Amino acid sequence: MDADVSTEPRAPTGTHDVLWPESWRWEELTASFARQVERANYGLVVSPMFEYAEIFRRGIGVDSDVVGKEMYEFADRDGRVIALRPEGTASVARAFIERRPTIPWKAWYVTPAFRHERPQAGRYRQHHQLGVEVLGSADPELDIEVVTIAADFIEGTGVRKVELKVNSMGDATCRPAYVDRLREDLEKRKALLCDDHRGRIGGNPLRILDCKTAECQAAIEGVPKLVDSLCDPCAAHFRRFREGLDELGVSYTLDFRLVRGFDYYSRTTFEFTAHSIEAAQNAVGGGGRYDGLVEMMGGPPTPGIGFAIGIERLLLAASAEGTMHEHPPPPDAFVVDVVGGGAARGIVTELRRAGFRVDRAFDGRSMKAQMKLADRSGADVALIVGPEEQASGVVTVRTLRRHGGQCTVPRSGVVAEMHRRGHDGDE
RNA sequence: GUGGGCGUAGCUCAGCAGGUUAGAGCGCCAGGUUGUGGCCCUGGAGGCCGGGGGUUCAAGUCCCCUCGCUCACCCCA
Repeated sequence: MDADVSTEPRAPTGTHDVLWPESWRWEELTASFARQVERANYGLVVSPMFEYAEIFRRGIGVDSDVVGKEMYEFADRDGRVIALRPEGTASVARAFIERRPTIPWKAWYVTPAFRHERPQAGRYRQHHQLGVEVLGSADPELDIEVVTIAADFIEGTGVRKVELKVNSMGDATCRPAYVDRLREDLEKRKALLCDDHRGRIGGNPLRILDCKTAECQAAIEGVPKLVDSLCDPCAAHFRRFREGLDELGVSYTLDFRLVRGFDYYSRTTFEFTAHSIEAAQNAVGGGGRYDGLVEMMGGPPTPGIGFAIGIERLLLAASAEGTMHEHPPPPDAFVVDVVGGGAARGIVTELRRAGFRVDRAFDGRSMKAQMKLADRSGADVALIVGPEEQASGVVTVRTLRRHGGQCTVPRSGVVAEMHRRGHDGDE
């Protein structure tokens, strides 16, 4: 299974290098997310990308596909079983249990997530998530806050064809009873289910609700809904949640089939589906409440709620809708040095120290070649130093945008000239 | 884990029913313009035709295997 060493090196299956200019959109997205959540007083949490595998087994659940068959697990040199984080919530919960920050603890993160799956459009073995978690409060106001932040962030990227689906999964008092009733009901419709699910009613029948096959979709017509079977506290929580979204103008659809795959979810669940993504994997974000998670992991009873947004998928939607195509700012100046490169060295350093964005050529290229590079860099001006300029202590300043005019300024006045041209030079 | 499609220059792809030194566009480099970018012209570099085996006088082209990419199922961001 080792890679063929006779061929060129490759990134591991399902991983990708993100290069400029694509990487610029990543920077923008992350910066925009940070602005969004920090306005709501969420603080960045940086936690390890790997944990003792046990953390994820207890947090996410051994029955989930993610833990059961997709985790990157290995023994480290001390023999401890380590797993690369397949998602962010369990790690954050572990950090909470260990550090006990004051509640409600409002945290945000940006992290890679690793799952050994077969890659396809919008699904990778290493993908990246932006997310928030709030621990220590069961207040439905937080469900509203968290969903609204996610919705506003997505809208801020310019992506419009997104549907917010919401559902409630109930809690330990009402869900088990519902699951029993659902199992009973599905048992009667067993013959109608698709091949994959016909024999799996005994397992988690909730999964069948989410099945995409025409057979299952037809079969579950008229099946009892969890939202209609919620206990009073769960029903009240869900009602308050929806009223809050209504009041804030956050539009959503109720989707009783929305059942999230991790064991820790309770009550509110939600998902953002991008209809502009042609591929099958069109969920750009999702999350929900997980009131039992912290306790299940060995911490004090602590409710929580959060969401994660997939960077790759959100960018997929942005591409499909033609948004987020801003370019990084081009250099303010490009230094063309035809006297050996030493003059450029001084000029670029002086300008950079003054806060300007400046690039130059290397390798002793011809003047023509350097001008070409200057042009393609998108710089406003070329600062040219040839033998004549060097002899008289000046620099030629040539405008590159449109038909460039040019003038000469004293070498000592280059920074002042750049300021005069309207670049403030202070980032 | 299962199935479909595809692997030819840095990129996007031609390569007709197997037949001479494997092509184009874009990009890159150089020159035309011995101190000036964009447009144009000329030239150049760059290909284990994914890898291995087989059929054949002859394989980029046909067959088998393998690796990889891709799309989909399952599930998820």
